[in-house]
Amino acid sequence: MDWSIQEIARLAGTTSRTLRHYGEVGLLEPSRIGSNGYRYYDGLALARLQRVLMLRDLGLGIPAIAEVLDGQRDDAEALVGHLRWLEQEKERLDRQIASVETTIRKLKGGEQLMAEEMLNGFDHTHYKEEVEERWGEQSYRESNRWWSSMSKAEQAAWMQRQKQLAADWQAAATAGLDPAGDEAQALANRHADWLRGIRGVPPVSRAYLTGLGDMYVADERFAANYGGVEGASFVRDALRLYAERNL
Amino acid sequence: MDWSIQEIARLAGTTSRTLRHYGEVGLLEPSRIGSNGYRYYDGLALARLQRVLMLRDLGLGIPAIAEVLDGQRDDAEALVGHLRWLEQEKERLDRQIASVETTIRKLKGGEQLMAEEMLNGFDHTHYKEEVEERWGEQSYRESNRWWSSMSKAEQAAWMQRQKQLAADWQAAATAGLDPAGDEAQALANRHADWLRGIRGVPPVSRAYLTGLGDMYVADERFAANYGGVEGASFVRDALRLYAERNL
DNA sequence: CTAGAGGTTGACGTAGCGTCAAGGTCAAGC
DNA sequence: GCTTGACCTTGACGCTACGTCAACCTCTAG
Repeated sequence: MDWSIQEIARLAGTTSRTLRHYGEVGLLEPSRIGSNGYRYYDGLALARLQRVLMLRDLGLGIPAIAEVLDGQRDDAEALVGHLRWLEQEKERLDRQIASVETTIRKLKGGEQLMAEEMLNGFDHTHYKEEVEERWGEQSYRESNRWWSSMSKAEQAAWMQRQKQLAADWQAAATAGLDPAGDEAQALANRHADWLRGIRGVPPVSRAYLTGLGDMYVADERFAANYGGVEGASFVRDALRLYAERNL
Repeated sequence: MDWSIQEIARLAGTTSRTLRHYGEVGLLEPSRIGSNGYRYYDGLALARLQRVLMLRDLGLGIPAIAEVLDGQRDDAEALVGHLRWLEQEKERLDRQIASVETTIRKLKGGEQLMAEEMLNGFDHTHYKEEVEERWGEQSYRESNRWWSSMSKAEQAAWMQRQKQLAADWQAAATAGLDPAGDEAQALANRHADWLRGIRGVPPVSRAYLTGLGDMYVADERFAANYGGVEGASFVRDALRLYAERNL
């Protein structure tokens, strides 16, 4: 009492190719092989096949399934291990979704520039040389990870500081303050502190701060944050002075 | 002003093998190839590489990345499409996690038997023949899908009906009612209705219901739901009579 | 006897590189 | 000038779980 490969495939809801594959990898051998080479499967094979397909539907890999079916591993135990893997995958997906959403907002809005873009823009596009000699290895991806690793709340807080800073800079520029004056220098100090919060290691050096100021002026996307080229020029001047005096 | 393959790999935080691969698939060619065959990359290549790695970190595939970088597709557009894919994947994972959890509870608890097991147990383990001739194709996997496709709430509701039904059967059996009586037959009617809710197509036939009743008695795991063999026997008798009279 | 359905093995394709393997090239030290 | 070690090249297999031809037998019904 047995079935051909097509028959058992239909019974179990899979394909003959899959059955041949299982035969190849030793997961499920035919119960009998005819003199003509045809594979035949009996009731035991069907039962085993059904367990295989069930575990497969739960997402287990072939080696894991084999372990369970050959009694080397407890069903529940294997599934619990598998569950942990699934949950990790889900977390990874969640993080990736968050990253993609952030990036989309950034691209679509053309709005407020965000941390990533600031860093990337500075790090690579504009100051490759300096980045190379200062952080050499992989600053871009590190900064990316830095941002991704923050919680939503932390990201929001960081953005908040950036907004406040930009607003204060704009106000100071509009008020016609002296870039070398105490108020502007205090702002520069806050700016440096804010930058230091970005990652642990890379230092806010004189060259870094000066280069950053130049970029704020040169790149209109950054300039927009400080009220255009005029405001950005004010920021640049104040930062340069601050850097020369303090770094 | 260019870098060797190792140098640029370190700069961007990837490996030389990856760069060769990108060269092979045409995603990123070296800016220059020395007479010795060495690959050299310049600033433009570095910039492109960084965009590649960023998109890769967001989970895009190489063809998608190529489209974006070659300007055939808008960044944001591509990412939105990708986002939908990610969300689908997440849903799939969620469903799988739920399935695995259910299965684990089932295995560990040895507790209340659940729908899946009822169906699987009936469909394949005990009544292969009948399943084969009645639904032939792939009833197991369909029933599995049926269950998985229900929301948590729906599953809970279905379970609730099952529990209520089991309790009523037990009460009737304990009360010493007549399996052929109106009360027992009404219960049998409810039981049939409940079964019909399981999937759309397969009909609750006379043979099916009779076979099911037999299994309730024969399989202690099912019998336990109806107060042991005695209770299950009562259910079986009532179902058989109901089936003969109405199906 | 013949057509058509079904069976067999063999081998390539998939995504994105990791990982040898075998063999040139380059810069530095003796 | 030679050796050594670091770095470069191309070529090819490996990984997951089969899908999909291709070329070629076998069985069954008319």
